Amino acid sequence: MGITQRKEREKEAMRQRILDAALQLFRERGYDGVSIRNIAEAIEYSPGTIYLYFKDKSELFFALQFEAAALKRDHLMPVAGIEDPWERLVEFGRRYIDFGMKHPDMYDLLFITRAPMEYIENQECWQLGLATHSFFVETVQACVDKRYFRSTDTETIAYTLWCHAHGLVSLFIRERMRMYPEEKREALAQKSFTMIVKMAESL
Amino acid sequence: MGITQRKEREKEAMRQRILDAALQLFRERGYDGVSIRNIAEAIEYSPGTIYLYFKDKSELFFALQFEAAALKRDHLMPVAGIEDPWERLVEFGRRYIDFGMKHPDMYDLLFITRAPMEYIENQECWQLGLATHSFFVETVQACVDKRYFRSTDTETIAYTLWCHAHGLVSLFIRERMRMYPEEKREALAQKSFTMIVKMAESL
DNA sequence: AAAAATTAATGAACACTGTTTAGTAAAAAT
DNA sequence: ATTTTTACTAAACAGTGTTCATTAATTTTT
Repeated sequence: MGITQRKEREKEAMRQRILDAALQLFRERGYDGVSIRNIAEAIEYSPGTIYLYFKDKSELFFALQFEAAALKRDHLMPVAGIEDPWERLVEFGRRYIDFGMKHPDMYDLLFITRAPMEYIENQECWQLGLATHSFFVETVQACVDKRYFRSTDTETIAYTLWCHAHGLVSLFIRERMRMYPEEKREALAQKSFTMIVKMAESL
Repeated sequence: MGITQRKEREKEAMRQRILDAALQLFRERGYDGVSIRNIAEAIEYSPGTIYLYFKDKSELFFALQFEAAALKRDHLMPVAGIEDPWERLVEFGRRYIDFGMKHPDMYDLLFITRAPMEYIENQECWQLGLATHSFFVETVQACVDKRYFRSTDTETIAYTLWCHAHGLVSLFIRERMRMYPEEKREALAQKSFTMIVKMAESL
């Protein structure tokens, strides 16, 4: 009964074709700029076909979010090899910001875009994101354990650092830094990262 | 020739009626959840009428953003009365976050929502926001002048603090704190604010 | 191998969106 | 009283997400 297996493979392949097309279009024109019809056209199928593979646009969105989460993990997790927790933490932060700057659409998808979040929590992408977040918190915990900070409130430290990094990236990619000349923005972000690292050192 | 004046008054009144209806609907259902037809229905006019007062939906958006900017200014500017720059800065930060938490839609409109930002810069709302931002930077400068910080890089200090506050608010209102139980979120935000203040003290 | 059943894909339809425009009725100016 | 200006409307256009009856192809059963 190899037919059912082949069918399943084909179904999976189709799903992936839709996702690939959606992801590409999405990168080019942003999430709202892409319609189901656009995606259908890209893969040379009718709009209705999309709905045989995804319940609605938001499910397609979640699938894309999963891809984004995987991309982010691949961007961040190499730092797991860094022995010293403080160095690991700093490099994690640097890479987090770097990910946001290099893949603004992906970052947007993960951390800014409005989505029915109550539905997402038992979704693969959320699990993936949660794992990366846990790794971050554990790194902070390792720093606390090694007395890199005076404070021992791991949760608040982690959250505070995250707030800064997220604020930095999201102000940048949602164009709320227009009071600074364009060529200075990245440098300012860089300086701010250095500053928060210094601030954290004396925590 | 009192007629032209009356006409002008009426035109202004109509504009305001549209804005009021839009703002109310927007608060209830969010920006994307409100259509031009919805607004038209609310004021009992045809959709086309809206376009006699606003070039397009984005101009209506900018007008709303202006209202939001004014609300924010009213929420923040009372701190101008605080003599000591450090106390003023801390209170400014507290109120900034408080504004975001209390008026998430307004905050969203000002700092998160995607909009054609290149067009906005010579708009009233941008000027208003810029003024508030300048006040913030000046307060930081006053702190620098009075040697509240070791660092003298006013621009980076201000930007770093802004990043933290914006990150805090936007993670909250875009529901990216779901890894923390709901009843703990506000307390965590509170603790993080206290922490960044402590961190800033030793800058 | 032929007929029946299952599956995949379609394309038209529905109710919505932002926006434009020809036409109309009322008000103002002549 | 007639012309001009103004304010507004209704219909239309091209787009959106989504559903569904129908069709075409494939697989299963006879």
